[in-house]
Amino acid sequence: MASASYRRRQCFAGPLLAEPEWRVLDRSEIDWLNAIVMCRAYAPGQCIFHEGDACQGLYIICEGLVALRKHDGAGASVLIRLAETGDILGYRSLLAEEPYQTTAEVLKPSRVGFVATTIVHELIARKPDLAFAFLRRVCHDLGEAQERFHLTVTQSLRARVAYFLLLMKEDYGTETPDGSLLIELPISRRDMAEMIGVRSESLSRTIRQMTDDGILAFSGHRAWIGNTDRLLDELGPHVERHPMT
Amino acid sequence: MASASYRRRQCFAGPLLAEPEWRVLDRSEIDWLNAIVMCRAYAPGQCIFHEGDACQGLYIICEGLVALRKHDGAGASVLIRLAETGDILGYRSLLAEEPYQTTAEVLKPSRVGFVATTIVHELIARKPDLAFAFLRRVCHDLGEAQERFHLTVTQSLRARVAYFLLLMKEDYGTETPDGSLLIELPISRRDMAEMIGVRSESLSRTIRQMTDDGILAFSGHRAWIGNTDRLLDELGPHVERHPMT
DNA sequence: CGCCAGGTTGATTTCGCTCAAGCAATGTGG
DNA sequence: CCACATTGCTTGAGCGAAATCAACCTGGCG
Repeated sequence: MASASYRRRQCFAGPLLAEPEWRVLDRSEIDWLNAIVMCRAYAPGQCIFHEGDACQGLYIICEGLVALRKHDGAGASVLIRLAETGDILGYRSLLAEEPYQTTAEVLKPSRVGFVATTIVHELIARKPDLAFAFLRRVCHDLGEAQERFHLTVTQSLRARVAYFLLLMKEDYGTETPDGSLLIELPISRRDMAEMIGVRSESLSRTIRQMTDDGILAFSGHRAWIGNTDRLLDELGPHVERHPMT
Repeated sequence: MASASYRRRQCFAGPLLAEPEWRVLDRSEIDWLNAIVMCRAYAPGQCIFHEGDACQGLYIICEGLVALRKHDGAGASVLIRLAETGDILGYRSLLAEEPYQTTAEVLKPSRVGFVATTIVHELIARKPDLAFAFLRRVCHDLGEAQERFHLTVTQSLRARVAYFLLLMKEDYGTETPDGSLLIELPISRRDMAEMIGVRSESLSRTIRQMTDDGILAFSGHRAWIGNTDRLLDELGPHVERHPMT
């Protein structure tokens, strides 16, 4: 049927089809993709592509978690974004026709499908709506990137931690029986620090400080937030209150 | 013919047509646009649109200079990008179908054309290449925004000033007879500081420091750089050497 | 048990911010 | 034409937040 790490079937299935990009495709096109697209498994620590590599196509995370990082010459790096099940990688490079600007490092065991550049162009030519779907996504991403820059430059570390947690709440937050908020962060402290743009020691201290102030409680990758309003108060004046509309 | 501030003719003409977006249009479409598009004059200090406004369409700078800013509740603001003759404003909001995230403030006397959302959609429907052109642009912008975030988080103020000057060199730099580089910055110190993400006092100090080190010389909005390599040396290890490829 | 990676804490330093004053260029009104 | 405000930029002194360097936990695992 296939090797241990490569499979041909069932890349585009289930909830993946709900992604705005694929929703514009009809049954036959999905089937066509499923017949063509290579899907392979990655273990944590492996890289799907590296900063500077030429872009050959885009990647679809069928299952798992991947970090997009930028490195500088010294050890320092920055985590640009997390990508989880259903997310697409490499579309920026593909559509800008530039090399990858980030390294895609697998954080949790993942299955990832690959769609070659030619296939994508063919699809877009056939379905102009697909271009629209990508346009919307990229424009939204650009807005987030600008927001993030603004925030990083103007807000204190503590405000940025609060903002980060509110972002993570969207994807990883749940209500606990007693009415408080539980966030199961999928990443390490170091990665969290790299997303906020801060040293991990400083993050530790800030978390401790906020814990002492009774705003939150941490245990490993789990964060409890008793009162979300207290977190919102940490944000500077008139910062966009609901980043994820 | 027209009021003092509104004109109907000649918005799309001359070098404007060289912009990748409009190059995909043929003569008849350009004429059609020129017949429809409102062009008006703005004085420095006026705003074309404001953060939070609903997006009605996009703006084309026929002539002039405009700053896109993000404000926070306190006085602080950040300059997201400069737009000059030929540049387009508002395409992010239009294509993401979101309100404006920035305020467009005119810095130099400008003539600006307005293209309503419906017109843009009509054009894209007729010319799928237009969608491609926008995709490329937005993806490129996204790359720059990520690069900028990375830089701001990992590099020192001094390195960021160096990087900024190398960016400005692309658009505003010229060779002087004696072989050194002259950059005629179109913006104030304050705006420069807002682009770098730093207080203007700190920028002043950094410029003085670099002047004392013999790397550059400033006089008002003019900057001389004797040796570009000295500037490059200021960049951290392995930072992308040629940001504008 | 010892080892090791990830995380926390402590001590110190440094960089950039804040607040405040000075200065040059431009504008304004008498 | 001069006195005086205003604006943009630079400089100074002091402070504070975050980085740095280094030690020390803690829990998982061979």
